[in-house]
Amino acid sequence: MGRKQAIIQSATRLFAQKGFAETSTAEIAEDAGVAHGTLFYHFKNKRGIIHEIFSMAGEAYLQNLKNVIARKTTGITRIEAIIRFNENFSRDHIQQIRIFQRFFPDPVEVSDPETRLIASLQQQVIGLIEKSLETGLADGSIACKNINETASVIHSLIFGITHMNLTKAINTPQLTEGAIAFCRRALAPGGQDCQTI
Amino acid sequence: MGRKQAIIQSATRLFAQKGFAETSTAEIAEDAGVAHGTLFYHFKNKRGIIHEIFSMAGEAYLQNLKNVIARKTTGITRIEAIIRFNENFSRDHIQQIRIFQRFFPDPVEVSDPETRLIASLQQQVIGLIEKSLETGLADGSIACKNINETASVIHSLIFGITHMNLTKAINTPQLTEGAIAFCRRALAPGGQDCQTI
DNA sequence: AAACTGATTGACAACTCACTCAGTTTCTGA
DNA sequence: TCAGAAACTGAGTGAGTTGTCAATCAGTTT
Repeated sequence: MGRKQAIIQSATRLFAQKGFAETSTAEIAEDAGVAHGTLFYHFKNKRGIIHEIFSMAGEAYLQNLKNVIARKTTGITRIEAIIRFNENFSRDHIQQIRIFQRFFPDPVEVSDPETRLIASLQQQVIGLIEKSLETGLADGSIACKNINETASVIHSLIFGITHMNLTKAINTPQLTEGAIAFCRRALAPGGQDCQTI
Repeated sequence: MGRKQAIIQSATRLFAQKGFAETSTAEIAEDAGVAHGTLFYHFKNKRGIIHEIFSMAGEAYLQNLKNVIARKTTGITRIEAIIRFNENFSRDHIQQIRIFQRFFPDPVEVSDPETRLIASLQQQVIGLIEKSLETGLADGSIACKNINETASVIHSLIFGITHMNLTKAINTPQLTEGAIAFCRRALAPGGQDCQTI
């Protein structure tokens, strides 16, 4: 493994565990077994390191998600696959997902590149959920009135589930399965409409 | 307003906007219009400031949530009230909620007081959701198999919705209403069971 | 008036941080 | 074999960090 890869690996581990600001470049260098200066030969600055981690992980996430969706045919099974994929990806790339979830955009610095990257990623995921919902409407496996709204709700649910799984604040092992069952009921065709008791 | 309150107010604003580590004590002092040393007269250290913000906000959240629930009678309207309360509270205490959402526990430092506080808070919220689900089962407004699991799912959904509203990553104004409709369908009694297409 | 109180100040110590750079080692291909 | 390029080193720099502390000050009590 090259030095650059070693640096990325160490940075990923440390950023995931302690956070970006709480991790020093000296710490990364020591963990990677390289001199401090080597970091700045391979990366413009500290932000450059996390930028590379972000874009690599984001690309991998989207690519794998698309593959998983393509393997399913009906709308409801695609939604199920999307939710289940999230848990699998979070397990296999726990550090990257932790870094993503740690990131919280500064509401005034909206032009920050990482903020834009995450926003774009989320928009694309929502787009994929929407397409799956449309598929479900067409094949009759899903009933849904407002596609964009429902997709955003499902995306929020996925985000929340991932957060709870990562922080282990909730002691619910089958959270993902519960979410799938929840979505299946909410999207089931033939179900009665919203009652207003 | 006393100096201590001014410090808390400034710290709340800055922590919400930039994050804890990215905000210096000098910055807080300047914003609050007090000398740097005054911070450490009123608080043991920098963490002491955020600790006070955390516990005050957490207490206010729980207290208000309980009041809101108590005002509703049926199970499903209580669930609806819980979801809607979250949006109202987030709007009225946007900075505090932002600080909460920014916080991400270090997976190795599990005994961190803030980590414990958040975990306890979440456990209590889930407990309130569970009780509302039970009420719904009893009065027939809700159908639900696994109460704890469903409560955790709803809690995750609320967390995700709050996050999306705060980061405005999703451009869906009616996210909360969408979530309520989604939950109403998922919890509706008489709906058919999960299909396995 | 003298003594005491808690609040406030700002200079300061001790330290950490990201980043630089002059110099060294390693690689590469002709 | 060797010159030039690329990779690497680690001491050094200056800015910034949290937290300390002796001194001051406005009130209040004795």
